[in-house]
Amino acid sequence: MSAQPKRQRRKEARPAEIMAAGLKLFSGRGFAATRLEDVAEAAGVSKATIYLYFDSKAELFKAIVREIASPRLGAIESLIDGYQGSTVELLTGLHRTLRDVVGVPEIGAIIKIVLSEAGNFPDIAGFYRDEIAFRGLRNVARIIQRGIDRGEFRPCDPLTTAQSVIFPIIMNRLIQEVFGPMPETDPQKFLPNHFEFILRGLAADKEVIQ
Amino acid sequence: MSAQPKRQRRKEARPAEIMAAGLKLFSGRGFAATRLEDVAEAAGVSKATIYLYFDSKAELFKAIVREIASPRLGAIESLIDGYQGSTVELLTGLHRTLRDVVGVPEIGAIIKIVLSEAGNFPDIAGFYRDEIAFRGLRNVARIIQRGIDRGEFRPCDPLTTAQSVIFPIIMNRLIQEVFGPMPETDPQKFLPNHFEFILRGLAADKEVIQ
DNA sequence: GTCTATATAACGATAGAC
DNA sequence: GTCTATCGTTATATAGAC
Repeated sequence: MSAQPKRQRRKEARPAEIMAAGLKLFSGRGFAATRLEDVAEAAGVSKATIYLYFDSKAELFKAIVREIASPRLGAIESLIDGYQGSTVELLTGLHRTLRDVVGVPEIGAIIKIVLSEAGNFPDIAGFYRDEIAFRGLRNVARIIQRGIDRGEFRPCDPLTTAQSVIFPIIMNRLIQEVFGPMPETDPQKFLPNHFEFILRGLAADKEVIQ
Repeated sequence: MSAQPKRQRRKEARPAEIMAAGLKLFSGRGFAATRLEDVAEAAGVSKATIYLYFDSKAELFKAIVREIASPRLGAIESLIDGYQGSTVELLTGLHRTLRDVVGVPEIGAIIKIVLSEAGNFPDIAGFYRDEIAFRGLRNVARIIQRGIDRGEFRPCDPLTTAQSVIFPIIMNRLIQEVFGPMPETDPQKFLPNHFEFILRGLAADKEVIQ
């Protein structure tokens, strides 16, 4: 075995390593059941080092979720902000992005953790609701609002309708996580079908020959 | 204190009382965290008595879920079987039924339990998937198929599209359970909006003035 | 007395403490 | 790493209905 010094100062690398170890363990065992000591061991640091970079176990978890979710939510927001084309195209872009995002295994695990353990950790529940879930829902609502404003979509309440758009995608992912892969819920089949469904659900009324 | 005999023979009443106690405790604490001894105490029996009527803790849970879900699923199936009117009306009936069903607090709790604990209890996961979740999904698919056959709905894969119809309703309920009631996800507002959304998502194409 | 629903008590695996 | 407590499960004794 190579002679590793007992201590190494690597201030820059530590947080990322701790978060990676935390994600792995949290995903496998859930939040409450994961001991910070195991995270420390997996990251090759001491418990005290974790507390140097994160105020608490909950803050570590939040940091991990933020690191995964924020860039993706931010990307979606940028996409919306700068978009010039039709809202159907914009929604297509969102659909493609979501297809990739939702494919990340850790995301399913995080959603499951929040659902299961939110009751025992109101702090985490509030964080996830406000910073992640509602932020995502508002993004979808903004796209819907844009479509309404441009006359592409029928008038409706954007934030309410956003739930009809996004919840099936989350739920489909969650079901894969819980029941395992099944042909009936295969995302490859479900997502395009759902996309067609929401385009029709949102479409503006056309003049009809009675 | 009243002189209660230590034993009472009430063969008919026991299972229902045990199930009622179980539902209450499982709903509050989840499956794994609920001790059979507490269920026994709440039901006023001994642990062994539970085993007279149920083969295991998991079987007790299944029996409780069956008792709650089966009559309701059966009612929906009867509704579909005997229906004479238009499929939009039928879907309205389903929507009304679901609004009531989903309002039952225990149902949200059960869904949460299954989603969060299925990983540790594959037996329960398989039961719920096959006997409850897929049975419900197939019911919705049958309605969609009926609409397609009658030319009311556009052609689509019924089982896949059923997920777009039903998942938001489940998810909306789950969110109430996890994050508590919020104006943005108020079912009173969400369900009618979602119903309008799915009718449009399913509607057959009409001839359009280009 | 006989039959059986029910309680008491013990077993064994497993998880958590130290 | 060992010890201990907990909890699902089961064997056995007993009370109550007929």
